[in-house]
Amino acid sequence: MFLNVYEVLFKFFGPQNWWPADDRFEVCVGAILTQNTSWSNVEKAIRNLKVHGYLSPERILELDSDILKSLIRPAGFYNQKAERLKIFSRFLLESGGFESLSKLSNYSLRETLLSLKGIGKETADSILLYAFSKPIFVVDAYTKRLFYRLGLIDSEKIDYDKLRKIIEGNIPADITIYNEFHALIVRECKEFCRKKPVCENCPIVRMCRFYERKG
DNA sequence: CTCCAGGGGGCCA
DNA sequence: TGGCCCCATGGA
Repeated sequence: MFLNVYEVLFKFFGPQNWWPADDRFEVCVGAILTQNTSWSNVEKAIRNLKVHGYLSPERILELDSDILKSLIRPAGFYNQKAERLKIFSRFLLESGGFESLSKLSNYSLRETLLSLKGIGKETADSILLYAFSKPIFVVDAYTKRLFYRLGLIDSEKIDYDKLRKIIEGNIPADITIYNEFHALIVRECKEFCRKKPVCENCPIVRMCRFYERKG
């Protein structure tokens, strides 16, 4: 059933080609900056970092904190996010960069990321999937909302890792599917599922109606 | 005016 | 563990 949802979304919306970024470090920066923040605001912050030549772990680490805060200000929560960007940049440099970290097992790398202040499960998994190309499914509020409305889970308050494992156990361990599925869920919820009541034009709702008629 | 974004940490029961 | 509150800007 999870795979059916994916196929319907893919046929309706087409490939989303996430994550929108020029390199792996930009993916990580975006993952931190987009915490509880609209992507349009994140784009402004990343643009600021980029045009001033600060979009690298070395430059962010040596950059004055107040200047860093002013550059990422449009993304909100700039005090904590500036600290989080510094912590992640320091971690990346001290651990030998992406190539070195890629040698860790998926589990070890995930636990390592989660040990960093400011990197929670969703941010860690976004980095694992979109910066390290690891087959880890990214769960978010949209994922819980959508699957709850489809009746695939009992509650929207389901535990993060519990839902992640359910999904990972029900779709092939294919990076492309993991990548597109999460992006498609976000796309679907932005266009149809954002509002409280389920939108009848939602392709997923249409799919459910179709299966209800067929029995 | 209110609501909410591609969350996470800290605190407390 | 689970529930709350805080963080902050900008678009709808």
